[in-house]
Amino acid sequence: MATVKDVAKLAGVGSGTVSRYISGTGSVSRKSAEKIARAIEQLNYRPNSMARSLSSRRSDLIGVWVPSLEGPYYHMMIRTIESALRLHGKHMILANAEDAQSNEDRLAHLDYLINRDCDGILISSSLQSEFELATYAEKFPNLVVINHHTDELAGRSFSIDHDLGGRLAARHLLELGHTRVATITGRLSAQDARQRHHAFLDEMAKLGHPVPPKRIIEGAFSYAGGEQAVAALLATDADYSAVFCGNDKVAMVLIAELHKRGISVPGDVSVIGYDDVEFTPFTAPALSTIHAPIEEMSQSACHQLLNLTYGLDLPYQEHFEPSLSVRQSTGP
Amino acid sequence: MATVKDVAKLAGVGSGTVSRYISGTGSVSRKSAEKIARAIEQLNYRPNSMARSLSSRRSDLIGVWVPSLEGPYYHMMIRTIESALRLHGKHMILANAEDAQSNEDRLAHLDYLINRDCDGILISSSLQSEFELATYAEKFPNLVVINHHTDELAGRSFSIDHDLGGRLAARHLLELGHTRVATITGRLSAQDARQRHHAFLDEMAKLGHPVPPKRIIEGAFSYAGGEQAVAALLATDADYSAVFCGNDKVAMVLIAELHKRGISVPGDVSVIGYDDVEFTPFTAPALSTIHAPIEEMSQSACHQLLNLTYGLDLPYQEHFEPSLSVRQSTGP
DNA sequence: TCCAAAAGTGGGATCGGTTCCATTTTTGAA
DNA sequence: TTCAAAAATGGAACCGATCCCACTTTTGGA
Repeated sequence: MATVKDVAKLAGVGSGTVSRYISGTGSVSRKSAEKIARAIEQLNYRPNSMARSLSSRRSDLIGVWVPSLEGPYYHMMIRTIESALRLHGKHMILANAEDAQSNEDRLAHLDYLINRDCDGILISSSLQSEFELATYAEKFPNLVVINHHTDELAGRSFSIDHDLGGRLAARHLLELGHTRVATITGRLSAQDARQRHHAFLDEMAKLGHPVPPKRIIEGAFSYAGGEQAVAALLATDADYSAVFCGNDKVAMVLIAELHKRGISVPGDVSVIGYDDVEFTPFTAPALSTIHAPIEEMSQSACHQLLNLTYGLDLPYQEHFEPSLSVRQSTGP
Repeated sequence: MATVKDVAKLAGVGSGTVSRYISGTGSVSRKSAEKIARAIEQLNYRPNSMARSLSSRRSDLIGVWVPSLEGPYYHMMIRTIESALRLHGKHMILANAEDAQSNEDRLAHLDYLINRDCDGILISSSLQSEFELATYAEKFPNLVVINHHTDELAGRSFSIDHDLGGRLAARHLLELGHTRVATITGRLSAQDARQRHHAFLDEMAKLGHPVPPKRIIEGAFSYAGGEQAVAALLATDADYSAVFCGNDKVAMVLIAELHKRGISVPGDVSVIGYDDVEFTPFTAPALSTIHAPIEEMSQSACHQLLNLTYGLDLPYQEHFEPSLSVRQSTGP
């Protein structure tokens, strides 16, 4: 493999000039540029990325930490992030903490990224206590958090107004005439699950139809957690005509189980989800849900991270609003 | 940040000894080891990954090229790969060629990986003509292909017997008594789609029930492609009691559309998918499908790539067999 | 006790870029 | 034409590891 020195020699210039030519910084005369271009072509030269990184103290690597890769939610995020980073010539390295058993493990996954000398880090976490985010954020200025809001991380945390989302769900069900509703939440230790859940309950109560505890099931945002929660809900003798699920995965599981039992959606029971992931138009019936702008949020987080890390000036937005997306799984 | 030299000085040993201690290769006396350990602790030393890479001429980076990140199929692959690589201390960088418009673009995505000096490359491609795989594979000994078989890439291509898969689908439908079946295929330029499709047709014909052209729709393995193909199928006056879909995404779209039209599955029409992705237990009704061992295949490909690249000796298997997974979407 | 083999060691050369700086060349206004 | 400012240049120092090699110390069988 050819090196800058080879190129410099062939082009009859100094190595500094070649470096300046390649990076586009500093000035190079037209004549030199041409000679260098020809030499690069001739030698089929390609800069060595490790040498470049070592010398410039920048890896062009962005670490992305996710708590799980099950289901479409995080996938949509990853897909958006990969695309945004690639557009700017950066590379993503991924740490999926799904297999972590303890908080220590989760930290180890973060170290897996940090040890790689990432220029910046994206964390998608709604578990605020998970690790001392604030402490990390202090040590690591190029760290940005997706789907979690803290005042301490102003300008570096990107979030969706899940309070509004929960209320939109409540209002939609009430407008359709459902006064007896049940709900399956995610783990309430997670900020996003908690927010939408509390807002949902609050709005129901505020509008005169509080949800009694027997119609509240705490589940988790996974297929397995969904199955358990759905089973738990269907095992109660609670009486309801609509169910608000904390995310679309759980809603999908619920619809499948209701179908299996011959209960019609939305004929007998209306179901509304949350997130509006890829598959929502394709459940049977198509899932009414709260649309969370996951992709826009992810892209904004990426942009701001690139701004902080590389001094760019890409547009971004910190807060996003969800909206109601009515399909066929909810009815009067 | 502390360097090996700092550690060496504090521990009162040479830099070579520190390096040997850290890498675990070469010999270090117990006494030195203890002093070094203490110094590392004290200085909070962490090796610089770029310097290490430059010097050792190994990046510990594995590039992964995928044609798309829509839907669960590639995500399951990515998830498996990330996990296998992390277990061995390697990092994955990803290139999603979904946004590529031309063959040239797709090659550019591959260059995005190669320019990063990946130690090895994983390509998931069923489009054999996409780029000159054989040429690349020759230049790049540490390149491995998932879900594509070529004799030229013996020991480096990992595949599923989609011929068997297609036949299993045909036999299942026939055993249930469906003699008039329709099928929606993926793009037939893709090896995997072609194989399963041709095998399906062949088996149907062989067993006395050839599928006439009017009941064959060429679609694509995406939600949008599925929607189009489903619309095309339902627009014909073809008469059938079962549909074989080339993948689960398309099957999901079909079930949703049939539901919308009040056509019962499997009462009026049976539907069988292919792949057995994450969501198949949770469609309504749960999707009968051909189980393709995507995760096992991905892991094997990873293992063999690690073997080739780092001289490991991990177990792997080149060929996998699909199996029939009967759920509720198919019936008599 | 002796001594060859094995284990352990220090430090310099090296990987292939970037960056700095002193120096030379070019530019263009007076 | 003159000359200060701006542009362009070459090459050495540096980034922080690994690896090699010549050398010293330890080991254990005779």
